[in-house]
Amino acid sequence: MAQLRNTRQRRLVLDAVRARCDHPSAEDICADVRAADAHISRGTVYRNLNILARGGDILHVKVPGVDRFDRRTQLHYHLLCTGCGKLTDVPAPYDASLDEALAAGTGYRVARHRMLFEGLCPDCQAARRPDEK
Amino acid sequence: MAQLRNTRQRRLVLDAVRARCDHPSAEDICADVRAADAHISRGTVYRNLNILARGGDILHVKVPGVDRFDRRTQLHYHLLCTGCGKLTDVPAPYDASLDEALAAGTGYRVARHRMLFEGLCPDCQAARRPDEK
DNA sequence: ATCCCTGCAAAATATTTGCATTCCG
DNA sequence: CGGAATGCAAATATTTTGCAGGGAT
Repeated sequence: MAQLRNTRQRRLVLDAVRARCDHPSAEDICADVRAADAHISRGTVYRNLNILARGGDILHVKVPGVDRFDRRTQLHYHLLCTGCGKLTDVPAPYDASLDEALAAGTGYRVARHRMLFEGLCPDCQAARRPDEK
Repeated sequence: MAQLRNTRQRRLVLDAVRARCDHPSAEDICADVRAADAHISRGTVYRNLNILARGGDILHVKVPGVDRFDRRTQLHYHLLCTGCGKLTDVPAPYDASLDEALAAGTGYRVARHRMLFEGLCPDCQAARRPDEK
């Protein structure tokens, strides 16, 4: 793999992801980066998010709809509220033994797994309580 | 919810999903359905796949890239080969206790979780053995 | 000086939707 | 008959990519 350059744009993208405690989409980062420099193109942001994720500097979280990114680079699970779309981290450790077990059972070289929980957050539950079906 | 009608198109879409042992994308189903009737529109196929999934007649499998569908309606996990894109079922049961544990810990009403393993299938491992990095 | 990176715009992908018409129940 | 559903096309939404010029090492 070629060596990477440390460009101003790449630095801004990385800083933008690290500055956020939530799970920003590419568009979110695009907006943040442009607050610092309005000339940075969308293509550059997408390219850099992919490069940074591949390099392990950020985590690429794949959720139905839009991809999101995470400054936490350690693998972990996510919880999506299907009511409001809020995405949070699951307070449980990544279970690497699942990968090993599946590798042993299938012959695959299992690199990782993604786990996404879906449900309703307390706020959305309250909002729907009236017309609970 | 309104009552559903049993149209010829809906039947064809459902049959097409059930006829496949793999995990077809919407486009796959579109092609299959059109083999039976070339006039069926893409919009109708997408609409029916969503309706059928919502109704529990088929399973909507959300994978990065394209969404796929599954005739197995029971919740289960998937294994994606990042080399060739092949998607297979994981031979392990769905673990509902994870949902309960997370619900208890977060206050969310957890409906389900999706787990996607990523790795290289035996064929792709063999193909890459030469330039193993 | 290399050649990776950027900006811009167009392209590629995937899915949804408005609307007039059709047809199921 | 009434209202879902369809077909078609246009619209969305998201992400990728070709290309020419620019900048990092």
